Formats: sequence, structure tokens, C-alpha cells
Amino acid sequence: MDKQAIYDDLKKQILTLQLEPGTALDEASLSERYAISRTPLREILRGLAAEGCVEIVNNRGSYVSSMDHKVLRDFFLTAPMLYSAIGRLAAQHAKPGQIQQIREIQEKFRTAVAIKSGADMVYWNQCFHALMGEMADNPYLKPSYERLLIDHARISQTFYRPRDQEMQGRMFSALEQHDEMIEAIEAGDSQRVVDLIVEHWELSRDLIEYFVKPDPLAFEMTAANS
Amino acid sequence: MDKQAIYDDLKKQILTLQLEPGTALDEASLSERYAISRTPLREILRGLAAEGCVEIVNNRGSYVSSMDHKVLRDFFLTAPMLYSAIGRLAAQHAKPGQIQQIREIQEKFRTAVAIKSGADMVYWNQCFHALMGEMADNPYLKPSYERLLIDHARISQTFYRPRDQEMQGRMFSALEQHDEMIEAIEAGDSQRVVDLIVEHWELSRDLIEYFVKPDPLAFEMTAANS
DNA sequence: GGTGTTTTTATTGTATATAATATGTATACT
DNA sequence: AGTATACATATTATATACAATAAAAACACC
Repeated sequence: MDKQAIYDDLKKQILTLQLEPGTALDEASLSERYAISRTPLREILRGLAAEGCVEIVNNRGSYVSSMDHKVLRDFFLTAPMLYSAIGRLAAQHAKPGQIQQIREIQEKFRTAVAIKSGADMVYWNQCFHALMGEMADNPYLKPSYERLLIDHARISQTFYRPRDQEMQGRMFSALEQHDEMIEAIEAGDSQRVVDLIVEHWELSRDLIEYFVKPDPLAFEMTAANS
Repeated sequence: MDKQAIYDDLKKQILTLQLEPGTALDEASLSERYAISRTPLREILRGLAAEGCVEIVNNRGSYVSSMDHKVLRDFFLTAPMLYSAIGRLAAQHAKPGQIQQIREIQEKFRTAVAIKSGADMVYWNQCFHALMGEMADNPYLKPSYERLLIDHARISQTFYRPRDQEMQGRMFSALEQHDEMIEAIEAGDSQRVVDLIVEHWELSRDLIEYFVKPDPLAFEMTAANS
């Protein structure tokens, strides 16, 4: 397992919440587990920290970055603006090779939805949107966008309920929206891409909201009990 | 000189173009110059790379990040949106202590303009806008915003002409706009802050444009020469 | 003389040993 | 008994030695 593979492995575990927010990342044990010395492992942790996956406290070690209330609030505040901007630029700058790539990713995502594999869905959805970021090809927006994607994956994972019928239906809607986005990008119709992104965002947001504020339990006393 | 000081020193040199874009940053010579071993120096370089000051090529070393045509284009495309967003959030979230801090920075900036010190002007202007970023207190926007500020400093520095009368006048306008921004932030008037940010941006942009497209030399033949 | 291969050299990447730092615990003193 | 200080321990930070890599140069062969 080389350095990049270890990096990806750690990131994947953080995105899928196998490593929960707040978990301490001990250098010694990680370097032992991955059979690598501490020096390159430290560079990996610092790379993840730069991306926002990990928080490093001076002389106090590294931790999987937190997911508290403020993070959620900032996320919902910021995502629509950046997602729209990335969508518009992606439509303007996408290269043919990238459109081919995103088609392939979309097929993997479609399979993940079909077999109802939560981890795969999160992963391939992540790849889909990361590639949109590549298409946009804007070095200034990229760091912020990628940071949003990291937390979006973790938030979705938090609220994903594979048994829920509602959830399944919405995954199919997401799938369709992805298809339409690819079409719109290929056609260079940036306004349509932005509209789809907004729609896609609202779907995701509503899904999360639905689990944060579920239909409350009944609390009126029935006649039999009164 | 401790690690943080070395980090800041390198960053300052990059912002002020003492280290020009493209310059190779050799690990061995830098670690010798700063009297530190290569291990922490590498971490510094990777930190600067995460910020966007430095580009690292695998097995091929580190370089001061470039400033080519595409960078300029992306910069002008992206800055207005992010600057406005940061301004709005700063007005909403600024804490009293930060307002006090920005007042102090603004006085340093005023002095720099008065004594016409180009490097100091760039530096304190940078501090002013960086603190606005702190006020906005949004972890998602922060990385992109800071990256924009880095290149804004370098672009301004490129086109700064201390002898130019036009330039001096505009620096005083910038100073006034800063003053008004502080007032508007203190009043929590986010719309006014955004308007000022836009105005401030246009001033900066026009200044750069003026030096990229100066009034052309006369090319008509005069009667005496014909 | 030109091109392909080999060797050299410069530079980055990794491993490990040592130093510094912070926290938790135990003990002594008030 | 409570608090403070000193010590022990765990963990991170740094230095240095060594390995891997890639560009440059020299050489031989065509």
C-alpha cells in the first residue's frame, strides 16, 4: 500500500464515518497499521488537515474533524452558492474526456443505488461531484468546494436509512438528475446545469431535514386512556 | 526563528514577489538558510502548498506558484463573488474584539500609505482583508478566500507604480473605503458592506486594467515627419 | 554525426533515533 | 483534606542517515 493509497483509504474511512468525527488519530499506531514510518504518515495527516478532513492541534495530535451544530449551519448556508458556481463553470469548461469519465462514474453510482449499497452510493456520488469540480477548473473555488463535498458525504451518511422507502425513491430522483446534468453539460447549457444543481441540492437538503425533523410521535391522549 | 516565523517569512516573501512565481524552492538550501532540519521545512512547504502559495511536483520539488494568464482570468472571474459573500458574513458575525483589531490594522495601513511604502501597504492591506475573512467565520469559504487574497497581493504588487500620481490618489480612495467598511460592519449593515466591497473591488480592478492596457503611444505621423 | 543506453549526480522520499512537550499521577507540604 | 509541585509516561516534533527517483551527462553503437 503506497502513500497515496493510504491517504485515500483514510479519507474514505472519514467520509463513510467508519472513522467518526472527533476520533483521535495516533501517529504511532497508524504508522504501524499501514506499515509505513511516521514521517510520511505525518505528511498524510497534514494533507488531510489541509483538505478539512482532519484537525491538528499543536503537540496534541490529530483528530477527525468535528461535525457540530455550527458546521451544519455553515454548510447549509454556503453550499448552494458554491455548488451553483461550480455547476456553471463545469458546463462552460468541461472537456470531452471528462464527460466520458463522468458517464462511467454515473454507471457505477447507478449500480450502487440498484444494489442498495450505502457506502458505494456515498463513494460514487462523491466521485461524480468531485469530477464536476475538476470540470469547473477553477483553482480558487476548488478548495472550498472539496471541503463542502467532504462534509456533504458525512452528513448524508449520518442521515441515510437504507430501509426507508422514501429514501430509496429519492435516490432514484438523484440518479435522474445526474443524468440530466451530464446531458446539460455536454450541451454546454450552463443555465440548465445551475437549475439542476439547485434542484439536486433541494432534494438532498429536504432529505436531511426530514430526518432531523421527523414527523413527531403522537402525544394526544386517546379516549381510552383519559 | 521558530517554525511559524519561518512559515510567515516565506509567505511574506512570496506575497511581495521577493520570491517570484516559478522560483524553485530547494529543501536542502532552505533548511540550511533557516537553520532547521529538512523534516519541518518540508512540512512548511506542504503547508504553503495547501494555501496555494507553493506548488509541489512529486519527486521534483517545490516551486512558488505561477501567475500565468489563466490564473489572472480565474482570479477576475471568481473574486467578486467570494469577496461579496465574505463581506456579508463579516458584517453579520463580526465580534467587538475583531472590530477593535481591524481598526488597529487600518491605522498601520494609513501610515503605510502616508509614507508611500509599497511593501507595507501590501502587507497591511492583506491583514485588513484577512481579518475580514476571520470575521466571516465560515470554514468553507475561508480556504478559497485566502487563496484569492494571496494572488490579489501578488497581482497588486506586480502593477504597483509608486511614482504614479493616479496610483496615489486611488490608494487614498481605498483607505476611505476601508474606513467606511469598518463603520458598516460595526453597524451590522451587511448590504452596505457588500456595496463597499464591490466598489473597492472595482477600484482595484480598474487600477490593474489601467496598467495592463495603458494609454497607447501616439502612432500617427506628424506633419513634420510626413 | 545522431540516437539509444548506461552511468553519474543531484534532489526528493522514508526510516529511525533522539529531543521536546504536555498530561496525569503520586507524594509532600500546608 | 486540599493543593501544589515534581516526576513519570505517553506522544508529538526534529535531526540525521539512508534509499529511491529522475534528470543530465557521458559513452558506445549504429
